[in-house]
Amino acid sequence: MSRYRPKPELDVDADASLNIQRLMHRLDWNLIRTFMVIAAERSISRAAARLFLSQPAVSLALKRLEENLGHQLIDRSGSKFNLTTAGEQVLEIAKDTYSVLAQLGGVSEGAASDVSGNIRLLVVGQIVSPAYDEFLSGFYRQYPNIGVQIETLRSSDIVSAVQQKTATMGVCITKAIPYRLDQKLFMRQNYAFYCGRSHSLYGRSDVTLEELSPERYINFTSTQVGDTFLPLNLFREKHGFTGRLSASSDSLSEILRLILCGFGYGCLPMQMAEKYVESGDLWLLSPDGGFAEVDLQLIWNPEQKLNAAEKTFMSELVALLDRGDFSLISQS
DNA sequence: TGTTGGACTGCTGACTGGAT
DNA sequence: ATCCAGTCAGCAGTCCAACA
Repeated sequence: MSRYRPKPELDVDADASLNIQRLMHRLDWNLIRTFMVIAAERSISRAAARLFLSQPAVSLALKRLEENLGHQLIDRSGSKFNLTTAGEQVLEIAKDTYSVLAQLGGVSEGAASDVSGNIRLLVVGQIVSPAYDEFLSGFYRQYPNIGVQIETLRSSDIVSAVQQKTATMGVCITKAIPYRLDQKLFMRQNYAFYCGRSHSLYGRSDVTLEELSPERYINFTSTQVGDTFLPLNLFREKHGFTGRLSASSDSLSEILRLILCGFGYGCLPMQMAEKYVESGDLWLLSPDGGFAEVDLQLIWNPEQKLNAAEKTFMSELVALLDRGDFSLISQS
């Protein structure tokens, strides 16, 4: 005899409100999150990889959600992978729900008259800018009750998170405006090639492309979005470089470390490398055309419901960018 | 009140089948 | 041949009524 409390039998004659109550009671919110990732990735396998789960686990989660809701959410017959009408509706509701739930983090006690709450800002790589630091510093002095959570992610993941309304704003590398998002030029970073003290080209001011071509290099791995690559990759492809990859990282700090440790040459924002060049730890390699500009875009979702903290942060940052007196732009 | 053990849930790896 | 989604068996963790 089972000791487990039996589930109430389904009552096919129950009224709608009872069904809704039952659904709310049983619904696992993790299934909603899984569905949002599946919809964003348009693939169960890719969603599984992103959620660090196996493909069957995600497939079964989707199946459970569809059974709970009583509707097929994704038409996955054959090679097709399209949201059904019910799937589109559930996705919209899920996005709005997550947007509201994200504001729970902004609940705080006291100081009702002050703006308070939390901001979740996603950035690609490392933003090196005294002006940006100055803005954050001033913002904190003015709004000490606002908490700022900054996470480093790949550009593609930043776009996805902002589309799903799970982050306030993002700073990423993207040329085309992502679907349903607004964007504004946040910062133009100038990149150049550098090597460390132990590198054979250290101290050489007349390095040619032919000399640089066979050298081992360090690659930045996290900024791929569609056809957008960091300048090192573009430059290497353009000039047919032959050197082997010696190391890679998705962190600019680690790229810097690898260059300093002599793993090869690599591409860094000039602002970031400046003090290391002055101290003699880095050497600027400047073959013809060995410089590139990368635009960092500020993106946000205009359909997202923001808390007071998020509204304040966004309006102040966008206003600064609009006025054009924000020296985040075109620094070198 | 703490422990036990059956039922349940959700995961994984292995495998299968369809589409390209 | 390869990719992707679904199915299945087995496993581990959790829940909770029953019991000492």
